[in-house]
Amino acid sequence: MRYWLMKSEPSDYSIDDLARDKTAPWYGVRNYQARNFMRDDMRVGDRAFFYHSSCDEPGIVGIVEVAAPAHPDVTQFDRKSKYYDSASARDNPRWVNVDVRFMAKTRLVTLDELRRHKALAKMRVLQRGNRLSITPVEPAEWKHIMGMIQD
DNA sequence: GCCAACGTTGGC
DNA sequence: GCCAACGTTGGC
Repeated sequence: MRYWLMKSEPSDYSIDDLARDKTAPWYGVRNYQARNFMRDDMRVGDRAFFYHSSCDEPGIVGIVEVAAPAHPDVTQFDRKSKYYDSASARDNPRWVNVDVRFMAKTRLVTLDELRRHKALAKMRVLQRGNRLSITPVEPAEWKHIMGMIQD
């Protein structure tokens, strides 16, 4: 089983939205690296931190699990969606998404707090200039953060 | 709102 | 295939 970190803007979709919906398609990813993680590397049962970005207090707010493997992102074909992609063909979809299932809310572990931990210095999401909305989390990093959450 | 960082696009 | 211009992300 692998571990991940998945960013969402809470004004678009927050951990409370997922707590209400229980499962949700992780649609709207329009970056090839992030798409490839979903398509090639994510498996049902993988765990991920749910991270709030572009907000007052960016950080980890919950834990989710991958509930369905990558399948075509329906929003790419929806002309009314902000994620519509006119260059994507129905018989050869460019964008896919996994589904995620709510597991738990956590206390807010802020970006600032994550940065203060030496054990997390190499975490992908903390690297300078990182903009990927989905990043791998090493098992040791996952364990460390789980420990922080329980404190 | 600013801007650093980085991905994508398109002319050549 | 290079690379300048442009668009987006996301912290601050």
